Amino acid sequence: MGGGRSSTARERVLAAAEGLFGERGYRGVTLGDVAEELGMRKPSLYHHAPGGKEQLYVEVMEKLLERYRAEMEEALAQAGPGIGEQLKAAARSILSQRPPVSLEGMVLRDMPAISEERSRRLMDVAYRSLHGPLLAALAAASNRGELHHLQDPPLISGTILSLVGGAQVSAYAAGGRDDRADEGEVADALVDVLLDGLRPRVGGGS
Amino acid sequence: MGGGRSSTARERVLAAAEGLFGERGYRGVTLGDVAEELGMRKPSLYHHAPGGKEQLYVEVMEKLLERYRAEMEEALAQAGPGIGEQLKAAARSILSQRPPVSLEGMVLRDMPAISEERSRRLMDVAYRSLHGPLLAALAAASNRGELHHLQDPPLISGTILSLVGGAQVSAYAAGGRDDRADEGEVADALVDVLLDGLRPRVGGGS
DNA sequence: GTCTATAGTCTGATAGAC
DNA sequence: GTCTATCAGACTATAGAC
Repeated sequence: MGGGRSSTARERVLAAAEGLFGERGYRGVTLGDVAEELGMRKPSLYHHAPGGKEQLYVEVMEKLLERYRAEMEEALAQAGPGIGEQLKAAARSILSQRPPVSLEGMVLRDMPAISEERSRRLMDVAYRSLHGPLLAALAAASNRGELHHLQDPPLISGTILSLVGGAQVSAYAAGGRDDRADEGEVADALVDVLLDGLRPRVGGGS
Repeated sequence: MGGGRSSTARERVLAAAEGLFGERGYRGVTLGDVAEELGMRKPSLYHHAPGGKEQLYVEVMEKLLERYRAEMEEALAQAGPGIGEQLKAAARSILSQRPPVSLEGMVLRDMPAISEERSRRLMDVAYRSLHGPLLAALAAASNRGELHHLQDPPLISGTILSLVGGAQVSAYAAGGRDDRADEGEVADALVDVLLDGLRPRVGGGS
């Protein structure tokens, strides 16, 4: 959406900005940080991103979210048809993403700093990208009878996203000690809890 | 930790800072914002908070977290002994807090902006305040046989916190439309899912 | 495409009068 | 306790040379 042959330099700028914005958020990154990572000076960025910091942030985050959606949909397509396999694939997909985008951080900390119109558009993309594939997987499983009554599907997909996002934070907040299992196992454990619950099943054994 | 008779003016400063920092985070609040809310000028703040912005943030957030812990423990004490009642009381307690503190936002966005030593101390308080009561309730319920094997209790308490925190965000991200049930019902629904799981129980009926 | 120079703004913080 | 005045630094952004 800019011209025929795209320049490689522009893509390098977008990649650097994506890594920094995704990890630290809008206010946690200055154009100086982006320039430094690229080995250039601040004003040089404006040649590739004439819209300035805010537009650069929005463009980069939209692409990042679209990529997450594509990878999550691919993971869901490759996984088995059972809801357990589906959700584990989705959770693993999210946890494996770099940078680890924080939807909560975006909503609570980044959005208030950018224009309302851009904020609304970006939140739409985020909702479609992160909730969309999960909602589809949940609906399919529900039709197959694998799930309880789903009164409020977005609440459930939000729950899954919160769960996975929170798992990343827990590792940090617990003190940085990395005595926990790897990401994939955490994702599986969370999905197991979500599907079967913490409470022992009345009919079953231990 | 300062003197015998505390001044009321200082408490007003702390209260204003708490509301703003809790809601918008460290970088989202300027000392000018705090001063404006109090109807004073920036330099006047330094009379009550000589340590500057960073120390004010830490002091205020520690008190806020301790208060959350106290209220959560009280809610747990007043609730019935069943794990369902306990967790619902905890979830309702967190959801009812004002300002709605975001642990994820604190960890991912605020901590990188403050000194490492203060960050570590504040994260310790956050962990004890938010995870502590939940871990105690989970351990008690586990001893009563109300729970599955708890391999990783902090993962579960983190899950609960993520769930509740995410519920607040969902409301905003879904577009601000407030067609959802009130906070208490959302908290109950989340706890029900967490305890019984999304999957229909094999032994039981619909 | 990248740079230097710089405008203009915001922010945290201090000095000192009242 | 609160103010005015002020500073140093960081930040986004623009102008214009090379």
